[in-house]
Amino acid sequence: MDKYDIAAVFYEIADLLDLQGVAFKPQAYRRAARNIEQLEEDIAELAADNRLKDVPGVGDAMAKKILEMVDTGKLRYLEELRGEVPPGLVELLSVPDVGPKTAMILYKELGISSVEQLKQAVMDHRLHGIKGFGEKSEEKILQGIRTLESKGGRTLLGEALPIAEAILGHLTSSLRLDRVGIGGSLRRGKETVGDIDLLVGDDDPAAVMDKFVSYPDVKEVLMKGPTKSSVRLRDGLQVDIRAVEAKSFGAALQYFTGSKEHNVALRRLGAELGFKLNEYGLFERDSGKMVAGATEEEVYEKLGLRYIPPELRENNGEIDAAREGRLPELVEQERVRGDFHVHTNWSDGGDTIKEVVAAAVSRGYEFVAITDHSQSLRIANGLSPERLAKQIEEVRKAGETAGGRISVLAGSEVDIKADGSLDFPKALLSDLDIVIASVHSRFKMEKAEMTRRIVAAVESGSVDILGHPTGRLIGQRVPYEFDIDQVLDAARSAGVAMEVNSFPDRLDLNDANCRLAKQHGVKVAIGTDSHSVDHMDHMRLGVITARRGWLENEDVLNTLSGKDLAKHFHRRTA
DNA sequence: GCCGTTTTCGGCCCGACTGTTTTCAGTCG
Repeated sequence: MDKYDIAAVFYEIADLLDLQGVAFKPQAYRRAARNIEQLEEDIAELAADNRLKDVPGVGDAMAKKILEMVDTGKLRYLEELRGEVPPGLVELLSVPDVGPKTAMILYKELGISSVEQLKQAVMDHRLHGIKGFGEKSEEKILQGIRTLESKGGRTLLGEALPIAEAILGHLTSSLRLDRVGIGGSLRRGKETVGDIDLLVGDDDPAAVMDKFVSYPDVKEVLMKGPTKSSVRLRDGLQVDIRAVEAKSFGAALQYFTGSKEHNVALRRLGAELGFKLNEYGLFERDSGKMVAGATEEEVYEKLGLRYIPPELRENNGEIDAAREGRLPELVEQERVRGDFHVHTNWSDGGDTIKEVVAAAVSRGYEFVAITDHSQSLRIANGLSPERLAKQIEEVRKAGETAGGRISVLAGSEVDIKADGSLDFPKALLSDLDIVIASVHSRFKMEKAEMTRRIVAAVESGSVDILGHPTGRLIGQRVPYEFDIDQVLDAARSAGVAMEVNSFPDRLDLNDANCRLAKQHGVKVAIGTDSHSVDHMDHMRLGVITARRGWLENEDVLNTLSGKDLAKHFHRRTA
C-alpha cells in the first residue's frame, strides 16, 4: 500500500467513527491522513526505519496500524469498524446537509443505508414522523440529492472566474464597496472549483446581502443572514458571500481563501508566536489586542512571513519558504508579451490571420504565433505542405502590414504520428519560426511505446514546444500513459519547452507538472490554443496554472522580448 | 487518538445559519 492507500483508509475510519458519534478521533485520523498524503518520503521506508511517529499527527496507535497495512496490505481495525456500521452509510455523508448524526438517525428509524433509499424515503414523505424532521428538512435533503446527481462534478476555473467577476460587477454597480474580492479555491486558481466564495468588507452588510440575492442568475436562495448568504445559480453552481467590517477584511480574505491545510499551519504558527488568528484578525492571545486584520499583507507580516500569493497556499512548503525569504517571484500576467498557440480559419479556427493579429495588438502583445493544424488532422482541416507554404507567405505579409507593432510568427501545430515522426517534412518545418508538436491520435498506446513516440518528437531537432503534453481533458479524458520524467529529461537536452495549454478544460501541463518541469530545468511556453480571438483571453488561466507550479518570469518564454525570443528559437537545427 | 513552555491528563477552531427545539443541535466552511 502506498501513502494514498493508507490515507484513504484513515479517511474512511474517520467517517465511520463520525457515524458512531465518536468525538475527536475522527479529526485525529483526518489530520494524520492529510499529513501522510503530503509525505515526500516513501512511507514503507519510514515504517522500516521506525520513524512513522515523525509524521505529525501519528502516534503509537496509528504507527502500529500503518505498520500492519505496510506488512499485510490490510487493517483489521477497519474491517471491524465496517462490520459495526451498515455499508452505504458513508455514502449518505456525501449528500449536502446530511452529516453523521442525520445519517445515523435515518438508518435507525427507517433502515436507510444508501442515497437511493434516502431519495425514495423522502419522496414517500417517510421522514415526516421522525423527531427533529419537518417539511423543510425533507425538501432540503431532496435538493441535496438532486445537487449531488446533477453536479457531482466541479466547475472549471475558466467557467467560474467570469461568473464570479460578473457577480462582483453586479454588487459594485449600485453599491460603493471599498473592499470586495474572490476567495476560496477560485482565488487560489485551482483548475476546478466546487463553489464560488465572495467576500465583502463593508459597514452596511445588509444592503450587500440584499443586492447579492437579487443577482439575475440566482435560481434559489439557500440561506440569507445579515453577514452571510448562499445562493444557487441557474446552472447549479453555488455561490457563498460573507461580509465583515472593513478593519477585518484582510484577515477574512486570508481565512476564506484557504486552503484549509494552509490555514491550519498558519494558525499553529500564530499560536507558537502567542497570537490567535481567526477571520476577524490577528490577536495577541493574552491581551486580546488586535494587531492585524485590515490587509492580508499585514497578517502575514506580523507572523514573520513574506506575503504568500494565493496560488501557493496549499501547505506545500510555502510557509517555510516565506519564513526563510525564499518564496519564488511568481510569473505575472503583465509580463506576458505574446501567445504561442493560435488557430485561424486556415484550419479549424474561426477568424482570419488579420483578425488574430489585430486581437494580439489590442492585447498589447509583442508577438503572436499562428499555429494551425497539420495535414493528418483531416477533421480539423489540417494544412497540406502546399497550403502551409502558402500560409507562411500570408503570415509574412500580415507581419509587414502590422509594421513594427508586433512580430507575427509563422508556425504550425504539427501532429506527432504514431511512430513518433512529424506530420511535415523537416525542410518545410525549418521554414517556420516556431513549431509545436502535439499528439492527437492513438491515445491509448502502451506506456513505453508512447514515451518513445513523444521523446522521438522532442529529439527530432524540428520542435520548439511540446503541445498539451499529457493530453488530459479535465473531467473527460485522463492523461495518456507515458514517462514524464523521461520526456522532461529529453526536452531539457534538446532545448524544447513544455506548453501550458490554457484552454479551460486542458490546463496542460497542470500545476504539479509545471513544478516538475522546472525541477528538470525545462522552460514553459503558455499558449491559448485559441480557435477564435475571444479565446485569447484564456491566457490568464495558463498564467495562474504556472503560478501554482511555482514558476517565475524567467521560467516562462512568454515573458521574452521579440529579440530574445528569436535568439531562443534560433537554436533549432534545420 | 494525539499532544505538551498547559507535559502523562484534559483539551482538541469556531462562528454563522437553519429548522424545529421553546433554548439548541446539526451542518458547513
